[in-house]
Amino acid sequence: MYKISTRGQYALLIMTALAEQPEGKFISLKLLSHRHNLSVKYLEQILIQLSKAGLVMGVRGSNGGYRLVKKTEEYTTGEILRALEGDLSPVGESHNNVVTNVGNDDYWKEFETVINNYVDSVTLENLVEKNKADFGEMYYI
Amino acid sequence: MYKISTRGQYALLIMTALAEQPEGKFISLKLLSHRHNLSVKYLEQILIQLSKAGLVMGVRGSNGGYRLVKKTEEYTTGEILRALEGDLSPVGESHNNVVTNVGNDDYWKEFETVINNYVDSVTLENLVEKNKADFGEMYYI
DNA sequence: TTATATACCCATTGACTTAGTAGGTTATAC
DNA sequence: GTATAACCTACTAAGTCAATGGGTATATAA
Repeated sequence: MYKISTRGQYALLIMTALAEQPEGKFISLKLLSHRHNLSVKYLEQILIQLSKAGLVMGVRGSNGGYRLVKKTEEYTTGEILRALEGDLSPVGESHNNVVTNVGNDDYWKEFETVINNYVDSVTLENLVEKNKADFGEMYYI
Repeated sequence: MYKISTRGQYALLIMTALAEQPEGKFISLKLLSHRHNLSVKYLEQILIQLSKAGLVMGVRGSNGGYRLVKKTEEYTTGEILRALEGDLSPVGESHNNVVTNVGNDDYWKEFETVINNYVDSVTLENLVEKNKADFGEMYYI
């Protein structure tokens, strides 16, 4: 079975990082790159998708960068992951319904619901709080 | 993205088919092959894994085939899927903990728990019943 | 107005995963 | 002792994904 991609996992990481910034401050990919040991080019792909999904906003030019567009507690981890992964269905498109001709359809639908219920129940704020509890407040360069 | 492989999906299909047989009767891959339009060779890979996991037993030779080893209600869909997929973790092995150094560990652990809780809450019997409700009793060739 | 910083866009590579095929071997029934 | 069917061990072709890299557009700074 294949998994939530590393891009999806990094998306949560980066969104958490943005959430820990002073509200409204723009953070450049260059800075994130240094902080998290990821190439700017790679981060781009993640943030552009988050941007297209309307979860962050980017501004070009000097002093540009990215910032959140909502309050931290208004992001669910579900919307972040779905921005990167698409629908979090546990099975692929039932191609030519090879499989799903036995009525297991409901089983997979319910499976997907269970997954979505979980990821939508955890907010970005929850991650930030957990992070603080584990590592204390972040201090910025 | 995180999907159950088609092999895993077929495993549920085949296990359901076996469950619908008279108890103790051995069903050959040839028969399953005809019924479900899957090659014998492909089915082999699935049933050998189910066999190794101790979920079915196979007997060689004429009149051989496979049958369940437990009562239908004693199989969870979880154990069937795990036999094919391994652990149902939503993320890969945190390679060199690139990602999981921010305390999101618990998030993914809980995610996995939620998944396992679901698949372990549905039994093979549940699938069979649902199947009956949708398509009526099966009549065998 | 020119230079610099930065987001944005598009294409590619290399490694890995997976669906499905195929040839050969061992055990059981008749 | 022959037919049947499980078991074993590859292999191939297609797709996915992490990561890199070249180039463009747009904002700020000098």
